[in-house]
Amino acid sequence: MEEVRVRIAPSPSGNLHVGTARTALFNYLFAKKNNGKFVLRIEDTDAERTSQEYIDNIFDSLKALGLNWDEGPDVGGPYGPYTQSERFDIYPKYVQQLLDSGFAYECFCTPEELEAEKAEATANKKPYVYSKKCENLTEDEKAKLIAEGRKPAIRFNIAKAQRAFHDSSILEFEDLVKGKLHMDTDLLGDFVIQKSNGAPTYNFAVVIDDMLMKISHVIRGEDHISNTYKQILIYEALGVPVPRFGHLGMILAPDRSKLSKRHGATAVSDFVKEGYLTDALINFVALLGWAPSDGEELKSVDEIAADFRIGEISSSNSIFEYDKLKWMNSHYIKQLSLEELEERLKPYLEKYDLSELSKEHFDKMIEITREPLTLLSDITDAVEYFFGDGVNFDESGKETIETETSQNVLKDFIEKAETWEWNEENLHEKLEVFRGYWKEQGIKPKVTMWAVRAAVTGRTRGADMVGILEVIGKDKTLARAKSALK
RNA sequence: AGCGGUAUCGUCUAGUGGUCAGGACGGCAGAUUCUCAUUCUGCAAACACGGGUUCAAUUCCCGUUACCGCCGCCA
Repeated sequence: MEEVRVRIAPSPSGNLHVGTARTALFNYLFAKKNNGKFVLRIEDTDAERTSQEYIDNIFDSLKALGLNWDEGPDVGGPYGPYTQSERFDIYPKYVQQLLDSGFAYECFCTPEELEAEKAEATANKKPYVYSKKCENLTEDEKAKLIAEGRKPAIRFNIAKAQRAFHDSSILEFEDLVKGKLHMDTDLLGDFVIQKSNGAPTYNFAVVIDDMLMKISHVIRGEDHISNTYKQILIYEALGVPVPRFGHLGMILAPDRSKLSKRHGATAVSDFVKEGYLTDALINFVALLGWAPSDGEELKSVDEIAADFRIGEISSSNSIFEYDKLKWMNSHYIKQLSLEELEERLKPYLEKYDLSELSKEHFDKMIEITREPLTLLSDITDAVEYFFGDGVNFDESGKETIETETSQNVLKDFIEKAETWEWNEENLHEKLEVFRGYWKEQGIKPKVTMWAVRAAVTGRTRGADMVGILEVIGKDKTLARAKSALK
């Protein structure tokens, strides 16, 4: 059995998109499962839309997701280079082969002529297919055109290839995820494989690269299905084995349109910046179209790889539900050790002067505020009242503090707390007694605590009160309580 | 327009020629808690429609509809 080799071939015209990440994941899983190789190739033939920044982003994002490649631009490999722009000198040879074998021909049509053909087709409500008018140009005609200064593009002769290798105009292949797929290639039109400037087009470059890199299985988005027919014909015309193809459904936004920036984060790095864990992201994206056999959804990439079967991927599109991702994210945040969590929380704590807190108090603060975190970035707000001397009241905090009950409770609190020894155990006990006392006065424990909480934190909701008092300290607590008095 | 694909709770999905059509997220209700949250319990929620085939169809076939994709010298 031949070696399984798959690849992810992003085009660096933007940051790594979650959709691409999902395609990368399925390729990676397939390689893992089959003991194969996972190759990264950068498809930057369109120099204008490419930038180094995006290339770096692709590398970093893939790495962050744990999708490590066996061969690629940075690590090299036996079939390099792995950056398409560095491969330009290898394509002409194959173009020539196709020209020589008659499966390709020079096309001198100008953009205007092509435009006119298209316009006519639309006017007649016919699908546009290239007229093939350059298919049978004589050498004299070509020479004349070249003398005029025209530079030819090279087109692939679909019908010729189809007729050479198949009985009818219908081309069929067995898709790894969608099953049998077919298409009438007469509807395809002879497409350009080499632009008039000498650069290969996408459809040609992929085939050559995949062939040379010995890619055995091409797993990609279903937006490539119609390209597949063209590509199969090129493989056949070249006389080389055709890889297996598998096409994944697309990821859609909640409104069923293409997932774009207006829906929120779309690039992996955007999600990371917003406070998502890559473990959650990759787990979530794996569940779009694929379901674990034991029904247990929370799984690491390794666990998923062990359970993965490509034929079980759903072939329909799926909607990217941010709510479920958030749920997963909070789950993965809970899994983190305190140390790991603190490390990841750092970027979101930059606006605070952490030196105000001892290491123990910092730990304590994170321990008592971590529970409700959905995004890492939630920590910024959750921890706001631990810093600075004053208190910023929110609406309900302000309201609460102004009631007569609160004022009474606070006066009592200040008086009693003066005498308290300020450690966790004791505070816990004292607060218990304090609540008990006010309960006897007919004040619900929750109302009692609201008063204290609002005075000290400015809010009526937040972390464990004992912990808050402990971290904030006796002096600051009393100062804040006093200043909340009318 | 043409071609291709897809169709199970709102969403991601499991599943089967005979099932009370299962789970998860979200929603709602309740319990716990000093608050919020967490956690726990419970509830509501789906086989797109129409024809076949069959004793029986959510499941197989055909059509309709809806949605998605593709029709570039972009990738």
